[in-house]
Amino acid sequence: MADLDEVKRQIEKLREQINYHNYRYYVLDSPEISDAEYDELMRQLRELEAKYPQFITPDSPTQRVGAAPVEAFGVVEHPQPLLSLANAFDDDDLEAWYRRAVDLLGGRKFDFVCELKIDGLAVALTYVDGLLEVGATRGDGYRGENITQNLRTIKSIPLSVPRDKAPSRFEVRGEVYMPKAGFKKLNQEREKEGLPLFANPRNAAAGSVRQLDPRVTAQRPLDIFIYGLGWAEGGRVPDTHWEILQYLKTLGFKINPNVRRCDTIAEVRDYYRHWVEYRETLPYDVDGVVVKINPIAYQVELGYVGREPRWAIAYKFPATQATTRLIDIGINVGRTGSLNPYAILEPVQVGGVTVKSAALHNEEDIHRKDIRIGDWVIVQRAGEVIPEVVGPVVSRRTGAEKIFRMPDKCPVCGAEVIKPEGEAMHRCTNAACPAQALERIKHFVSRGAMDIEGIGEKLAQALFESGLVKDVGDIYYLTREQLLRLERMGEKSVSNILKSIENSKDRPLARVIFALGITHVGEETAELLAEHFHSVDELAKATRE
DNA sequence: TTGCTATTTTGCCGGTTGCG
DNA sequence: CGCAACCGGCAAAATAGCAA
Repeated sequence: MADLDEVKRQIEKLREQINYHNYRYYVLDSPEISDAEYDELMRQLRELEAKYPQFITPDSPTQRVGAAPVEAFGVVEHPQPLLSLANAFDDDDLEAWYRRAVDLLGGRKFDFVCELKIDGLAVALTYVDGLLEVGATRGDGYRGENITQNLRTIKSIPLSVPRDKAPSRFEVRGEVYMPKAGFKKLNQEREKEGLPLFANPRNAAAGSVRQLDPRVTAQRPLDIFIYGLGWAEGGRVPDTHWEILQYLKTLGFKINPNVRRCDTIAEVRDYYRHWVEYRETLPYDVDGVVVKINPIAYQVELGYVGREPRWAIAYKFPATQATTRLIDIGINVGRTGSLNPYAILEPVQVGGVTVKSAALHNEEDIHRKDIRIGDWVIVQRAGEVIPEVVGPVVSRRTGAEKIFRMPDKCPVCGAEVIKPEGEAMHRCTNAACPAQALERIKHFVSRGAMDIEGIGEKLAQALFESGLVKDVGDIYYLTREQLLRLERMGEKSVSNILKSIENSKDRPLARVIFALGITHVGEETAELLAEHFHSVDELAKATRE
């Protein structure tokens, strides 16, 4: 019988050693011992923990991969919302942002911190009493998904931080990404195994963190860069962003080595130009540069405009482009009756994905860019994501190209098309146009029917085709976003209204409507629905055939 | 002018359905 | 039963258009 205190000491010593070498290897990228030596330490720890499970702690390096897959991701409320950034596309945009900050700060001097904008997905990591408690996606900025189990498998994320140095509760934010080399290797393996390939590192990373089984995530070459502090309680933190980054580094977090403090906006431009040129040499994808105003006090003073901070901006790299044929221009009829033209393109690779179509917005836009059917066109991915037709390659015209004209009859219902004065969009005049009706139903169903299984587009189709919903104009609804916003603002009345509708046992129809996210329907529509369906289940079942 | 919503495309995961 | 096809939801960002 071994002395238990001695065993505990030994386990703690092993953990300390492993954590140290883990940090050297994954965070600093400069290991001191060989892989074999590291594996041996891990083996010893596993053996001791297997024998003395009472000494297993959640931050032990053996506990990175949790045992069981989760059934679904929970929801995490962000105490401080994770917002997006305003974009700059040229020096003028950057200058305008800078001028505004100078103005608002009354001419006071300040410096900047420049960082690379890693192409991955934002996460928030919460630490309580030194232990990693929750890891969450950004979601809509206010609530995200709980992906703690998956984030724990990322070796450069510390499972614990020194309690004597860290605030008792705090949240760091970072970008999870997949290095180019790891992505390439992963795809080679997938090809060998006959599995479908990932389109690009960003999508591969996003897919990996949404795995229900953390053991799968553990096999994916994910990494993270921490770029800031969300909030902190019970402890002092530095009062500039630059110092916060240095401080987080001392806590064991992985900070991008290419961050730089700049005194002038000219230095910021230099930083940007440097990375426009050298971005390809980086071992990961980068889609721009993030510029932040350094003093936290000034950040607080500048505050936010809507969902964007005034104290930071994303200076985007020029988009990657490709050339392809514009085969035709198609038209979608939107929920509001707007006729939305889109480009049907010869499939082409742009920045890692295949682009087949792209929104063309409106007729004016098409003519302004002088895009004609049959043209060779330049396609780019705006902000590295959304495909966009930049313009035609005029020199490759043959003369057979056709100028696009908006039809004067709705392509779906044949009703007259009008273009209201001062508006860019053409509209179908028929409020009962099937396309409009379908889009409308699809819209509220996809927003509201979160809890009903197996319905969605099919329900929309069935509802419309059954003729039950004729007068779509008198269907009112609240989108999920609107509900969330009202809740955030402390407005309880909406949820109370919904609750009372839900509870009205004598009105099964009301419950159907509630479940669909509709808060009020016109009397005629209500009666029609009530004649045919008496419960949500019935409605759902009816649409399965 | 500013703030907010709707609409747009691609690709991923996870779940369901349909076919042989 | 196993696989393919499809659907729903999520993530990313730009633009149009409306309201204040």
